[in-house]
Amino acid sequence: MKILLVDDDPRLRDLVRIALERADWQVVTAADGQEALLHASREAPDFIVLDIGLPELDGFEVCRRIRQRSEVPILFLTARDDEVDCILGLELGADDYVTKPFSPRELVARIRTILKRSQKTHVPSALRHGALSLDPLAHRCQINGQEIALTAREQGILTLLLQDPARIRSRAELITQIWGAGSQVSDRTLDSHLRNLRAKLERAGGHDLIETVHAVGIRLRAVT
Amino acid sequence: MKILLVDDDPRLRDLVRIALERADWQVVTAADGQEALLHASREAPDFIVLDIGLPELDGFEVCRRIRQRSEVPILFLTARDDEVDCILGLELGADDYVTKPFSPRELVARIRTILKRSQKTHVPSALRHGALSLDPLAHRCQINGQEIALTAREQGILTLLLQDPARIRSRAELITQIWGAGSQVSDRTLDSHLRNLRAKLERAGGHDLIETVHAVGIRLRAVT
DNA sequence: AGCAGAAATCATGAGTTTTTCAAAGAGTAA
DNA sequence: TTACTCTTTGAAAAACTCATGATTTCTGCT
Repeated sequence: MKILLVDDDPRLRDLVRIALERADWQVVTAADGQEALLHASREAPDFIVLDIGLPELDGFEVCRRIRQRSEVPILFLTARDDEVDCILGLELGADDYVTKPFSPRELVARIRTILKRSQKTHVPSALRHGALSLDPLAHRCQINGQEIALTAREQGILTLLLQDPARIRSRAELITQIWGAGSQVSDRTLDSHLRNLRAKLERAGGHDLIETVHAVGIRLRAVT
Repeated sequence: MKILLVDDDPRLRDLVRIALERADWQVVTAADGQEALLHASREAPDFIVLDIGLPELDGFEVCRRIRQRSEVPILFLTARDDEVDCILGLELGADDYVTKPFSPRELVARIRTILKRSQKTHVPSALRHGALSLDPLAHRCQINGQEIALTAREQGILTLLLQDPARIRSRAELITQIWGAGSQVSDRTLDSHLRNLRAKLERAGGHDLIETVHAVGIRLRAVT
């Protein structure tokens, strides 16, 4: 059982780390949002403890991006009450939260509860759709058993599409999801990646998998 | 039965050495961390008695590095209580500890107990992945039955990759695991070893076994 | 059916980042 | 010494991202 602990305060990090390790969990730590995202994908943790008040990329944004790729349980650490409101208000996919200051003992108990709950409903991490399968964490994509090497952007697009194959997504939506809100990349750029992605799928035998719905967006073609 | 004794105090070293030799064990001594690591690999001891308060490389670090390569039982010598906390709190893979001052007689008894226990459960674990096999303890690597001579670093990389073949490991992660956290070696250094390792594997018929995932890391190529 | 404008696709290339490569110095063991 | 390993360094090569503008396709309208 591996836990990713994200907090910018080294003292708190050490304190919590020891508590978690006492509970017989393997701990990976990150001090900021970027590092957190990195470890979230590299280490494939089974649980994430995430502070909200991070420098640069804040906890909310980190959570949002992780949720794009994974359903790993996330517990927030918050310092202020208004942050709690945000957690509850936004649909972030948080599993629980703990307000600072807190006792490490309590934190461990909370994590145990959530893990127990989530292990029952455990979902395999790989996404599938017909002959296509994609495991974003392992960074591995196959079609008809044949491996395809995707770049980060291509995988991002395909991951989003696979999360709800029937749904049509507009370019604007894809851009927001992949590059984050307020990004400046143009529609044409997305199209370029889309083109490359399609070419790779095509080459691997997946004919016309990504369908264009004119003036609306794109989606995966229904499995026949 | 060979025992490696690591302590920076010459008096204590002699004292313990005599006790151990009375018990009919062969004794190798080291006065600091570097020397300890050296002997640990050269002499292939069956047991290690390791003082924590060593100059430069402390006992924890020495233990960590030895554990990368071997499951040899380790018993810690500690002078202070807070060090005990560390041993217990951190998952270092220590088998036991003795606080100074201690009686040599007691130490011998403890070692006997551990040896008895470990000899029963000791399983030399060779790692395999397709045609590739690696036994880190024996420092032996084969591919298609053909023996390959690996340097320490090369084996370190390959061992990590083999521990979970599907997983992609970033360069940073590999460096942390192999050289320890806070090490100063550059990514290029790792690349150099990687290059050498790949060349050796290639030469022995293992084509393109280590796969690069651009901007993410490296992993073993999936066995088809 | 044919047209105009919008939307999507395509081809290309500059700019970055990441990876690989090669050469050489320092340290260590035989 | 000689051979080998480890490490550093700098630069070449490769991969990737993104932007741009030309071209093609689509759709509603006359």
